[in-house]
Amino acid sequence: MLKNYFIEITKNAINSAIKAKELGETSEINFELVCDVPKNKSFGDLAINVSALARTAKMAPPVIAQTIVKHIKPENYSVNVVAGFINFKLEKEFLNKIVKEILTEKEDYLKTDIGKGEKVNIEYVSANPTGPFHIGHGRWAALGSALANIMSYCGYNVFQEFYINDAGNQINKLARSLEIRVLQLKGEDIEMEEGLYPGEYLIDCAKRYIKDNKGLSYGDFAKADMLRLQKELLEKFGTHFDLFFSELTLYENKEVEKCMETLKKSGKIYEKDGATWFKSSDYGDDQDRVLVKTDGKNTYLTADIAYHKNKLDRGFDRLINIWGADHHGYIPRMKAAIEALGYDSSKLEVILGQLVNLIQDGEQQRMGKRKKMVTLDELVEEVGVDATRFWMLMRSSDTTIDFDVDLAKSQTDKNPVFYVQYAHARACSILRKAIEKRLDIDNKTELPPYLTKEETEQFFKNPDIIPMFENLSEEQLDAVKTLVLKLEEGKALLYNAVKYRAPYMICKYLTELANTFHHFYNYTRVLSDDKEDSLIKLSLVNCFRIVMAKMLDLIGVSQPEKM
RNA sequence: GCGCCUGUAGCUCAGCUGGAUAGAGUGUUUGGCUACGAACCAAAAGGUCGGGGGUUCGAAUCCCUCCAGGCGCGCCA
Repeated sequence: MLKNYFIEITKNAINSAIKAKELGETSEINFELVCDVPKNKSFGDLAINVSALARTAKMAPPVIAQTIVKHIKPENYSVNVVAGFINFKLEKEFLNKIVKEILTEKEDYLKTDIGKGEKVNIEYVSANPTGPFHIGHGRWAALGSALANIMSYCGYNVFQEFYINDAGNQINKLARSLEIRVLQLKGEDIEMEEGLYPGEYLIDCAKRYIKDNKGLSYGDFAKADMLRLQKELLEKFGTHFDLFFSELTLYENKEVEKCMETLKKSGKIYEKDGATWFKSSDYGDDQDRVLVKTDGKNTYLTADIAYHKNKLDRGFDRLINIWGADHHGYIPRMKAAIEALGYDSSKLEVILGQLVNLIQDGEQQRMGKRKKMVTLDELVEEVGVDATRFWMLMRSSDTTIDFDVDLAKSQTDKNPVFYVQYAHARACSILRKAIEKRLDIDNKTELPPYLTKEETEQFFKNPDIIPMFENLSEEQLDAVKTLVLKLEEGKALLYNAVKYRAPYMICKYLTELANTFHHFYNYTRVLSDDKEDSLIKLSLVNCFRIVMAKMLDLIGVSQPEKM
């Protein structure tokens, strides 16, 4: 990466200066060098701040920078100092190098091997099979799948999993709810009971039950029906799971039982008030937790512990769970259980997503599925998969999203996702245009294409053609340089998005990248009668398309060639 | 009361391992299409970085405290 390249150069220069005893008492670099794009472009293309050496060198930052610069021998770039910053200005050879690299590596260009093959299980959405998804589930689905994509791209061995909560008391309620709906449809005078699921979706389910219940009980039929609808929506939403794991199977396979046995061996299980408790407070939890209730039934936690044991036993190096922020109090008890079972609890990494609030008719509503409100299905129907995913991803998961339904529904061209996709479509359009025949309307004669199909294909097959950006105005060169550097930045950006588990960074980057392309487009004519010149500029357009398309693909947003 | 998250431009949010004049989108105002997509570009205006202390050459960023909002603190799942 370019930034690391200049950081290395600067580090070497500082070390030389230290050896020459030109930096006072400084004996080592005791801080991390950061390379960034300067605030003011006239300073240079990249800059490194060395002011932090002031403490040990007892010198003014500008003097320090000057001293260090004396130890740098520039090649293909120039160096200048402003305040405590060392600024690097790149020459055209650098741009050529980047363009060539992108054209050669194509969609693998952004890859960096952070994961080193580590086996990661990402569990997300994991809803009750009792009804349709609400908008919040859309956030976890978008976040989880985007994370899985970028981690997989960057060298992790990713396994995506959905935990079906199909074993609790809520299933009994679901069964009774369906039963009432069925009886109602058969003409019986019966009211929906308090505390059950009053949603209209169960009326549709009841119709299907009456048509063909496949010999299933109310509960089993409803579960299967709801799960089917959930899976259909997930698929439509571009979310892929390698496994849908049923909580019920943990009981059927006696895994909950076995897990309890193992826990008992830890000595952290005790009986009190007729219930069985786990002494999770020994591991930092603020209180102990009940595993078996006085009625003899397990709590949700008990099965969930067995589930996590199951995942660990399948050999994953890391378990990533995406939970809603309302579950944050759940983390200490799960980590405690993992420790008590004899595993390393640092293998469990929980990403908390703040909740999504719905704004309907200007009023805020809490998310939940027992009230009548907009479901994820309805939202996707209205604003589309791409826009929904992008909106769910574009903000840090630490921020509560206020999703104004009416605004989201009304938004079309004001939507940032269209801005980004438009840039991609525009680039594709230029690439198409390069070999398209043009008609001169007035003279009704056919004008030649800019390039023949053969020339274009040959060009894209052979990245050894080294682009040279000559004969550009200062404005044009600036636009080209900005675009190339922004493309190069994609690598480092993706690295950080993976490191910080933060797909929102990609959305921000995409907006910036689209802007640099639109800017370039407005200042630089790509196609002309000059074949060589057209090829060079087309290569840059193609670089942009490659990076843009890959980034969009990674966050699960489509890459339209036409809009 | 305790724990987690948030508070930055009219609005929605970046920036938070301390560094140049605090950024982007949107909204407002203005300029730009007889060649590759104007769903675009360019420019202007817009800020007590919630308040107050502290740490130091330097704080939106780190520490303390207070204020405001969200979420959690079940033998629910």
